[in-house]
Amino acid sequence: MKQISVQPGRAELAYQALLDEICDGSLAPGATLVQEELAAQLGVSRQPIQQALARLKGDGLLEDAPGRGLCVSRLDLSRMRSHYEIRSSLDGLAARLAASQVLQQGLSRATVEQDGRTIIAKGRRAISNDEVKAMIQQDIAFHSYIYEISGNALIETSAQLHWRFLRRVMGDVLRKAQRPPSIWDQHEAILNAIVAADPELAEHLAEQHIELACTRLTQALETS
Amino acid sequence: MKQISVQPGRAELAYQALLDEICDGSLAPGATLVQEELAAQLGVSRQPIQQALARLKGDGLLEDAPGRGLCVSRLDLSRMRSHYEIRSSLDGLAARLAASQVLQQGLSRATVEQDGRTIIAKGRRAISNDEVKAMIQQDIAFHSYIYEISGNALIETSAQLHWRFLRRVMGDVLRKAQRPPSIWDQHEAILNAIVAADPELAEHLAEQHIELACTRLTQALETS
DNA sequence: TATTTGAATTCTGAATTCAAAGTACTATGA
DNA sequence: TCATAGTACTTTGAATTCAGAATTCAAATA
Repeated sequence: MKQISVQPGRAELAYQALLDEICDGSLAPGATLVQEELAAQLGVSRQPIQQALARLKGDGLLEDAPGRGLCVSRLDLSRMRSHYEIRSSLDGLAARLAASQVLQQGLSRATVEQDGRTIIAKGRRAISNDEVKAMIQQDIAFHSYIYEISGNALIETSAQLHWRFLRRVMGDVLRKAQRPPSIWDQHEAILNAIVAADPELAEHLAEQHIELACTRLTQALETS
Repeated sequence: MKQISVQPGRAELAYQALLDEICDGSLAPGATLVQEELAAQLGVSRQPIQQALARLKGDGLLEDAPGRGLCVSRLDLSRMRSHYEIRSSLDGLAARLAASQVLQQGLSRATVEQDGRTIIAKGRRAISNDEVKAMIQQDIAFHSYIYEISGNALIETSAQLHWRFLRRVMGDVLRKAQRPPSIWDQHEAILNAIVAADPELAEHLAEQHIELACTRLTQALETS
């Protein structure tokens, strides 16, 4: 049985393209986006652009700039904190459920440990190699893995929304500020708690991890 | 200075119309939706319909039915549980933050108590009057109020996604099964904890409240 | 010189049209 | 009678066109 090769479609492509540009800073906050311009740049009509823009606006990454089209929303501290508060809950939930899955033999702790350690190794390597892009990528990979093994498919979906926003901030900070030294130690602790099938501990560590990330980023942004 | 009366636009209108029809069961699970039909029914072109459908699909309320258009996704128990797990975290977070707001004098406990009791009174009235629509409405109103006073605007946004799904189930169950006797007692307990500025207790009660609702609905659905 | 009013430009939302892809049905052959 | 291939239809995705709304710039008057 061969897998269907579903091609993304121009609207999805446009969405991804714009999302990337916003996240990596190519489109600075405050920059205005005009449908016709974007259509010309990406070589498509305005229709798929309109759909992509609507999704981005729904995500909170764009806001109306009446008469000028849309503009990339500025990242203010209070909103960032709100995103982190929610991620703290969501990641806590995911870690707790993941540990429960291990506890109930829903999945083998050996494979979890192996998969987890692989991602952690890659993450540590990215830091020592000073590759910003890879750092973010592996950070996402680790947390996505927790979401995946939690057994609750909706956590991934819900968290996506916040990751889209936070990727921007992370990119900004990682480029300038000092590297986060201990996040992979924290990741490892979370993984250990999951492998040890300790839901309460896993939840607590995951929540704490996100809160620490939040305060760290807040400080980095305030000093800049 | 008069407020601008921003008209929703046909796409938004179509979205709301379809959403309502799905939630109140007019569009049964499994029913197929064809763009052209809907356009004719609502008296608009296919363009705004397409956008509304895209959002609905993104919400998980619709899924692809290749060759037949889209169909209303069936509500399975495991997905419902996933929604409730997330809402449990989100509502717990909101209650904790709300209590913290009161604790830090961010908002007056008198007004909170007053507003809360008003909603609770309306909710109890809806139950004694046996008005299903009002029951759901007041339930949403109570939780939305907690989201609002939590100080985190994103909780409302995130929770919307799950409410959209759960409204369907709640409507189904409330129409048939016995009325939930104690949910407004639970709501009152949550409100009391918030007014008493006890974050931990508020969080715990809110989480417990959602979990109870989940098990209750699960039982109601399994027996039917 | 400042303020107000008008027009022109520009952008978006919506409608219509076009093309491509997938499905179902039918007919034919084994 | 069943399977397979071909054709026609249905449905969506994308492009183009049209109309409405808001802003900005300029000119005229106080």
